[in-house]
Amino acid sequence: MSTEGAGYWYADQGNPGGVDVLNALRVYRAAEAEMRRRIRESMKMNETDLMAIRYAMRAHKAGHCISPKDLSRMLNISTASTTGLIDRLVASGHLIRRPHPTDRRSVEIVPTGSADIEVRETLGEMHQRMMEVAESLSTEEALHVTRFLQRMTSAIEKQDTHHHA
Amino acid sequence: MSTEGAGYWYADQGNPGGVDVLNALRVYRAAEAEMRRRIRESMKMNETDLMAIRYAMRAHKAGHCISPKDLSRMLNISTASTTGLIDRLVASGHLIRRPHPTDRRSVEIVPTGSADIEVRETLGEMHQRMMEVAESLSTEEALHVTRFLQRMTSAIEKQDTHHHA
DNA sequence: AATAGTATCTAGTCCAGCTAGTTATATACG
DNA sequence: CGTATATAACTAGCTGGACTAGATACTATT
Repeated sequence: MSTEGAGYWYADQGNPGGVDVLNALRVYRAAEAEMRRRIRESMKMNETDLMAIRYAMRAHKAGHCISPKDLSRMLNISTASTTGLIDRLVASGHLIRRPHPTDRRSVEIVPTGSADIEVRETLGEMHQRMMEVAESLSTEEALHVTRFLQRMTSAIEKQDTHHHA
Repeated sequence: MSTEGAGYWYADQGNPGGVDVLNALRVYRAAEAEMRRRIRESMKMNETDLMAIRYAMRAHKAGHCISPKDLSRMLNISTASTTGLIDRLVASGHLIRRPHPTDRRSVEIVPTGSADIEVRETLGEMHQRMMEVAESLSTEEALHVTRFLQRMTSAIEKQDTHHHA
């Protein structure tokens, strides 16, 4: 309660409690959802397509070869839907298909240069800003935040499969 | 770096930096998305329907009267889609329609008791666990976490409308 | 060589969004 | 008052992106 430590702007009217923390988390979540909506709109594609491109780009940058099956697994959609998804992204010039280097049944999915540019332009500055915020934390703050997020993750992951009905 | 303060389990192999914080956030986000997928599956409804029910329940509990138009605004979908959504939720027994108390063009949307029970059963324990985590934070930790989330929210909300092409 | 397994694709269905247009009611104004 | 305009909900019909089932091509096993 007291102003010991530093003159935090919360101190005068009470410090944040559990409810405030959860509210901050809720507000953040809403902002993120809205941001994704904007991105989808500006790139004229849906959430799944966007995730697929980003996955493909990450894999490509890491030197991994990915196939439709990988996308399907990653996105939790059927292989049939994945075929459609890849069709769309090939048509829009974000991905290309080419023969898989080792398995002749399969196909390699590669992001095009324009996909890279587009994603970088759209997300780059925001990522930069987020990184700046993260980097600006003191060691102690970073510790508190990561611990909190990890514990929240566990709280969410624990599923209550009791079904008392 | 040193172990001054308390024997944090990070101390030996370095404290978390910006990247670790963002990673923790990413992991949390993934866990949350997965949780929502589970909920949708167990309640056999989509994201929008779930948001609609929760909004209706919150409004009802607060003693507010909501109409399809309110849902439409809140969910960012057309009034036509909202009609369909309410049809579904009325059919599944989660909502009822009744005449709006003041505007005879309109309709009041009220959550049923079973909706309340179902949501409470599905989300209650998880919310409980999340609240416990939030409540367990020290004043200082809560402050660090909320400040971080607020700053991340700003980082996300600032949209770069430059379009340098 | 035969059989089973795996990867992708095609065909056709479904669901939940959309737009456009209707009807009923409310509100503003000459 | 009565007429024009606005608003709320709904209907009809369309579309995109998911699904299942099944075809085809190849790989792996025995």
